[in-house]
Amino acid sequence: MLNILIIDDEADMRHLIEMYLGNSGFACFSAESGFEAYGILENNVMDLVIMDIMMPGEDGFEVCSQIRKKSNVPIIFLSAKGEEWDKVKALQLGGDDYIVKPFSPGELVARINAVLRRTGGLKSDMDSIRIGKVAIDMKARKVSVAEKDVTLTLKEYELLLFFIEHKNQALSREQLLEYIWGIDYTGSLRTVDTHIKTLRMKLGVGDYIQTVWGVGYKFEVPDE
Amino acid sequence: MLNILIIDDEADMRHLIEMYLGNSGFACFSAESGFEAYGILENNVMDLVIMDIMMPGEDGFEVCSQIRKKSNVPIIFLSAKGEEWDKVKALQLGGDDYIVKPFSPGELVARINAVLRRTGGLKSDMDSIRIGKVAIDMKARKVSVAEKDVTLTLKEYELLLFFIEHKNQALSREQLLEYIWGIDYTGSLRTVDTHIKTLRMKLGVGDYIQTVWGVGYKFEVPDE
DNA sequence: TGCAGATTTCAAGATCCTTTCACATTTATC
DNA sequence: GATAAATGTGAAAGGATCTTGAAATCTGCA
Repeated sequence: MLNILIIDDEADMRHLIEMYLGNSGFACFSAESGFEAYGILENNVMDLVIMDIMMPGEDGFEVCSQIRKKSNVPIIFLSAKGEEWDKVKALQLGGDDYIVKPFSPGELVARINAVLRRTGGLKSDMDSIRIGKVAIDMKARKVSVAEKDVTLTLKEYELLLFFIEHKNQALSREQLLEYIWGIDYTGSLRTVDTHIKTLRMKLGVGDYIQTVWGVGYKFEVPDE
Repeated sequence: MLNILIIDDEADMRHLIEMYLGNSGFACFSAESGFEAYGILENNVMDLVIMDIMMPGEDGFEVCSQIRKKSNVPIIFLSAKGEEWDKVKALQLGGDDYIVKPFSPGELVARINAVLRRTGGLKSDMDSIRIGKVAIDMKARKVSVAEKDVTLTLKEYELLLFFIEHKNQALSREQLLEYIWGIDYTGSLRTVDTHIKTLRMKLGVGDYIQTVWGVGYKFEVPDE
């Protein structure tokens, strides 16, 4: 279980992120200011920090420099859309990535995993995955089935990755929409069905994606 | 014993939830307005709050913000089907989950447990169960008997889970209908019999589900 | 602007699940 | 044992949920 520290002055945003990450198996700590964060960092080993840039008092950049004096923990910055801020500065100060609000839970988790992988916090270097006959090259964003390349659209690709990340779990349409389309998606639930249809077609035989009647879908890994 | 505060202007809804939760071993407090709720929260430690969104006077969102100023108690929102409301707002305000009315008691309890688990209020997170030869993988929503997969329909699955949750207890048809079908079910009692029949068949030998004559059914755990 | 591919919506049809009903069987009681 | 009440069971109607193809809409790009 990896520990993640969230630093944001807005309680709502903290709760939102906590909820997302809790669901993805991270242990969350939160602080509403740099000051509070330092205390937590002194007494706990954190694997990653997610921090808002715009904060009253010490802003994210200042807090980042402070943290960097003592620790190399990976840091991901949060910034609101349209907010004025300096991407270069963020990375120069030792930030590892940044996310623009609003973001979908899927994006957040994906970026966290990417950063952890880069910084070595995550053991398995998941640059490629193979499940049954399906092989995914994450770096090249290429998928092949039985050694034959297939081209997936963005949604199909994200769907596939999310399924694989949660293999053998029954996932509701609501969950899929929330995690891939983002929490503010308001369209029809049936949209998922259509993408499932095309994904199934492209993955070919193998019945990887099973429908769980009355619940949703499940990516079932064939016995090896 | 965990304390749960119910905030809803409708007395019937409050009583209904109280009844459900009381049966599941929670201690219930209830308030018909935010104002009343604040008093209860001042004088008691609550483990979770269930709150209607649509209320005269202060609505659920306002009450939520007020509560959040002083406490991090998990909050679950209730909303009527088709009601206009903002999922994003609810979660950003610090809500932890939401349930759309009408809901079955089973669903309510499941969501409460999920939230408590996420927020650390509940220790055990059982996502697989084994009783006799019956194994249930809750995440995959998969059931196997003697290591062979069996596919259960929605009702069969819920029935099985409820039986296991209340193993060795005689359960009346009325109870089963109320907890699995929901309080607003108006059909025949005999419906239960049919599902019991198919469940028995699918669970195979073992006589897990026994008939308690004149009362209902009972899931009996075989001696180990 | 116009195009091509991606995404979403829609609705008919297929499929599976749920409920009901009628009748067989079992159980309790006298 | 006879009777009434309760339960078991198979079949079939009725509902609900998925699948699918086609059309509409959106999006990025030249």
